[in-house]
Amino acid sequence: MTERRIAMTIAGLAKAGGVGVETVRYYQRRGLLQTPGRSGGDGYGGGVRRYGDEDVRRLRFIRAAQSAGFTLEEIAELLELDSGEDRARARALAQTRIAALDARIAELEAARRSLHRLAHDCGAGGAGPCPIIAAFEQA
Amino acid sequence: MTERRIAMTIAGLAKAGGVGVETVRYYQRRGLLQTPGRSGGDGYGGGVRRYGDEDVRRLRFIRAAQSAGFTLEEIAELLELDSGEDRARARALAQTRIAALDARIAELEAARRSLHRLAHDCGAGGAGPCPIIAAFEQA
DNA sequence: GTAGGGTCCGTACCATGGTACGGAGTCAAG
DNA sequence: CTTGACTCCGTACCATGGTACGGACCCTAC
Repeated sequence: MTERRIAMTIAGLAKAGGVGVETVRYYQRRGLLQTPGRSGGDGYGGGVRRYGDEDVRRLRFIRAAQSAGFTLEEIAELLELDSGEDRARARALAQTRIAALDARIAELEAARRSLHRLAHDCGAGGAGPCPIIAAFEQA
Repeated sequence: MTERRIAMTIAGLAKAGGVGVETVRYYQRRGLLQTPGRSGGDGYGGGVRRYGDEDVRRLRFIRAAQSAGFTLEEIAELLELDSGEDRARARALAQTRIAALDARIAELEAARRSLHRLAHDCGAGGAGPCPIIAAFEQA
């Protein structure tokens, strides 16, 4: 049973996840991260919220999933699914996204080739305008 | 001298570029496409604007550049550069973007691997939740 | 016990890239 | 020469993903 460190305040969590404090709060509002009870103080109301490793992992997951092109809404669903039983749904989401990713990667690679052509054509000596628009033609 | 067809109205241009009419207008407002004079009518004010092949090429370029990750503001600069003399600037923009593209492609490929792992782990028989968050760990 | 820095929370604002609306004008077909 | 579709234009609104602000509270160190 991995010992669960519950130690940081929101600033620590934000830093561990590489985001700003306001972003953490925003994710809480969106339901992507939970808002732990306030601990400390007299026990009813006062005090400050504390976060642990679990929260850091969730936060990092959000960023990773985001970079995979999931929207925050989809990420919310993934997070619910993570501790649910719906394997089929999880697989479906993953596979849809893989297809989108493949398409996007191909698109970016095509764009890269166009830019390469542009840099090349434009680099070849000689004055005059370089054909920027043309470099993207037949893309 | 390639014959220059000046025939379409804004709806034709939009369709040729694969965007909506409102999007064309938006690009005009942003200075990415020009707004030709109204032709027809009595010559001063009335009439409708007509577009040609050149406009279609610009519009397609905008979409291509956008898919390469340029912002509309950067695209506006590229379009100005296209008929200017500043080869160095054009090359610099291209190269900066190529670097960004390479980073982004690597990121998407990492995301793809995570999703693949997820689909695999989650596919392997057995019930219980599949480790969605875990699939993105050590990303 | 007080000064400072951090937290909490609601609400407002922002940038990007569109999308919609509405009234007036225009144009082509019947 | 009217009808219906399309154009023009300004202005308003939208979704996404944050970012900022301000007053009240809390917590730690001195």
